[in-house]
Amino acid sequence: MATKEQTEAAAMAAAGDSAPLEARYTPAEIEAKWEARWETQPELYATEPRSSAKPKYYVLGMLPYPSGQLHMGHVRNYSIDDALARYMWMQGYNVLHPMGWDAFGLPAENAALKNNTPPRQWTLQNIAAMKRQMKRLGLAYDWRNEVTTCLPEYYRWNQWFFLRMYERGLAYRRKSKVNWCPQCATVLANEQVVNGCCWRHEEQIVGQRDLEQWFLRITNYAQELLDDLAKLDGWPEKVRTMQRNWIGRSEGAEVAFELEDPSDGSEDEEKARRAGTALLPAREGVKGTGKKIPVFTTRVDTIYGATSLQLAPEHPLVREMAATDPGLSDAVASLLEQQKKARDAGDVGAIEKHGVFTGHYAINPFNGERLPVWVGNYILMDYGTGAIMSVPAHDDRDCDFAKKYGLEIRIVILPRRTGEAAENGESEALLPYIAEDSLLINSGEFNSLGCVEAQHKMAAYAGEHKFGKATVTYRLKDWGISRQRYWGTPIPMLYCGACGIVPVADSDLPVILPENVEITQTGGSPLARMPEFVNAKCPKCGGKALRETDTMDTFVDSSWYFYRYTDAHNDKAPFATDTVAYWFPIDQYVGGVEHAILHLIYSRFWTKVMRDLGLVRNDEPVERLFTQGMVIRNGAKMSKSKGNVVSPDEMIARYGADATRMYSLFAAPPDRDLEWQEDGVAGVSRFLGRVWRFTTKYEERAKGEVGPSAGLSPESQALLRKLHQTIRKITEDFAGRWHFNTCIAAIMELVNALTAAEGAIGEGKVPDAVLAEILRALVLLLAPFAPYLAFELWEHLGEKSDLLRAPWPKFDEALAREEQIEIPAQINGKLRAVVKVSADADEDTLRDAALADEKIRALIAGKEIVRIIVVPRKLINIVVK
RNA sequence: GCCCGGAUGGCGGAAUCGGCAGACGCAGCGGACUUAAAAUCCGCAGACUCUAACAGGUCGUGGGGGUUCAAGUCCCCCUCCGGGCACCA
Repeated sequence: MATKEQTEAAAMAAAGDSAPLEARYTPAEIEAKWEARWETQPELYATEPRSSAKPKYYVLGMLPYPSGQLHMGHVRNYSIDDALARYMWMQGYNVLHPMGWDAFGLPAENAALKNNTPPRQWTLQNIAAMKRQMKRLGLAYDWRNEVTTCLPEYYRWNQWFFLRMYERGLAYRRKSKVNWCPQCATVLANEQVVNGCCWRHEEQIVGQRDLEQWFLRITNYAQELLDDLAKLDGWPEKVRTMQRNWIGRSEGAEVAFELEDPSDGSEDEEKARRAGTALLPAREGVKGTGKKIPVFTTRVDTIYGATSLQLAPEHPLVREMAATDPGLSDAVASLLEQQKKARDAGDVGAIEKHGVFTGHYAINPFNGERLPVWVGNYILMDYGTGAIMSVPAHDDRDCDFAKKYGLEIRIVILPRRTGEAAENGESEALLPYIAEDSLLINSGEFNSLGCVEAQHKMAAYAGEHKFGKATVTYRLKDWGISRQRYWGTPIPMLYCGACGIVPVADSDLPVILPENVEITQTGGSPLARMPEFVNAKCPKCGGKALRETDTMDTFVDSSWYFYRYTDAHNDKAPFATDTVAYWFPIDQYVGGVEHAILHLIYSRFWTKVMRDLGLVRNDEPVERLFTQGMVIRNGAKMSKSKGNVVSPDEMIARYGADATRMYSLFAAPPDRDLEWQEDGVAGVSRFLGRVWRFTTKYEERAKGEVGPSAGLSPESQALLRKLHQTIRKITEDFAGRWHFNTCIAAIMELVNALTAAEGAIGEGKVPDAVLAEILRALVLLLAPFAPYLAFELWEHLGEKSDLLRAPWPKFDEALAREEQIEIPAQINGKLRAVVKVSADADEDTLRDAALADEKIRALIAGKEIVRIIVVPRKLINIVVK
């Protein structure tokens, strides 16, 4: 059965027999010709040395994972940065526009299982296939500085960086509870857990495991990563906000509550003591056990309203208490069980609050009251100290919990305005009351202070009395990079029986990832099953040592790859500092918003570490960031499961690379989602055909000199005006707005004007010199968007120069200016007439022109003119009664 | 729940600073060319209404209110769609 493409190809071939060759636009032929030519000129897209007089420009699209097939998202992404790169070349910049492969990662192992192909082979095949597709698209990359992260020449520097970080205490190992995806059979970073599920397996609930893990101390840079967001004014505000939230700085205080020694509790207290729902009042003779429970709070001002402490179920003190209390132990176990069940049910956002009283009390250091200590399932062990003071009157979550378990609720802040106090503060129905614009009550010596002032004074008080201090807590956690997988960078560490943990010596790098590996479904790292990999010699004592078998998170690879492009073949260092200093920061980075947090925050961290190592001089890697929208079809993101995927190969085969690329820029502004409509691609292809036919039809006349623009016919003047308006529009858009959809629309308008003027052109009213100017400029304007056609037509116009470095056309304001313009004339804001005036007509002229208009005169006859608003070049509005 | 986007003809979108809403393209309709079709070219095209026709009129940018001579654009309230975060103390 013939496919649709075959049928269409046959139809095209049949048409080719009859139609005159010169009249037909044949993208397949043109593109094959230029692709072959460019292939023989690898230096075409080369950068110039640092000594170049040209200003540098580093434009970069995010490197793809080599899945084997480009998808439309890639086509869109790379059409944007390619257009910009080409434009900057034509503007005379020394352009770096590289490409590479994020080549480590799980799919290669999955593919190995499925097809019995080794990960390396599978990956390199995919890279070859995708590189072919990129070349077919005509993307302007200098492949000589290609970076492939799974090759030892690259990943040895991951290892080298890891050792440098280890030396500085930035890489460390600790046992930690980790997110575990059973399908990946590996650890996931917090960032890779989406709604409690694996980011790769959206249906897979992530579990927890305790493992020894390697971490990078990104939290050392939390404050700088936050502060420097302010410098990134070339980034979308949305991305900066997401990173700000991710870092999650919050200011507050840490206060230590001492566990009470209940041994001499009074008789009267015994009943209350057992329930654990009420405070025990301060009294003489209360003793502490010496065990401190630090809590973190942003609202230390409400501490007199604290009526219980809540500990995370995993809190070490809870474990300790449970050890001697089987009842508590069971209760906590069931809390954790419930939590797990809720999570398994996919109910992650709002797990119902549960808790259990531990039987212990802790002393509020501010007032000596004893608070019942509870275990609450809503307390997170890995944020703050894993323990909180619960203030039900002034916190949503504590309020829920207290109501459920009948804990005391005590109001300690009231609105400043007493009227509101009656309405809000004193009515329990309206609790919790949270506003910080409030005054303290029931708070001892701090009464009647404002909340914010009280926060400072109380933190200082805690400091003076040595039971607390003002602190800052971040949501950002250290970056766990250990993965129990094969296809990644081996972590260059050894475990020696005698010396303990020992780093691999620099001279022994790279630790090569073995290739003859057997991948099985059993999980755990396959490397651990390879004695020839695991058994090593300790560089310290020469004794037997075991190699670390975990590999690095692939986000390590992409955290610094763009530095390597500047010096891709350096085998002495990751790159030369001077070369990086010339090219960095990246002037423009283009990619999907899905990398707003992970990749972009790790990259920023890596840059700061490299700066502190003296390797780079920039604080930030990326000056300007552009996040393009998704490609969707039938309203949904393209995905295999939805069956709405459009293959770039198919589009290119049917309409050509130029049309495919240009459509992806034309159908929507680049920052918005793009609805893929194949008819639209056909439309762009038709347009390119019109350009082709028009230009080739007049190419002989256009081959001569570009002439003077004085003394021309009105037709010529009109065409030149349109041309210079178009150049102006596109030039301005490239400077920042990037609405390439309207740029392409403007080129279409120009071509429409040209074909509409064919009569005049044929009658000789448009001299050859004018045609020469217009057609050359048209081809130059098209070059960033449809490079194949542009190169072909450039040659047709007799140009020998390389179009990529031909100077971008300059617009002439004088030629772009309209002489006569049409101004709307309104009466009471409603359009009634259009008057034609000279473009520089002043207010009086405009008013007179409008009042002289026959239609206007008729409509205002007999009415009183209240006011006339005249905006030169815009409109006239006559207000009448 | 909180924080960002967004909503404009049959469709994708345009209107950059408050000044002719619907550029450009798709789909559609009519015509030219053709034996015919494809390709190509020319023209029409927001809705409603009036008219034999020409010409006109009214409404119209998710909904409601407001500011203004003038609002897709600014302000307030609401609805829906998309994205991010989500017990972060």
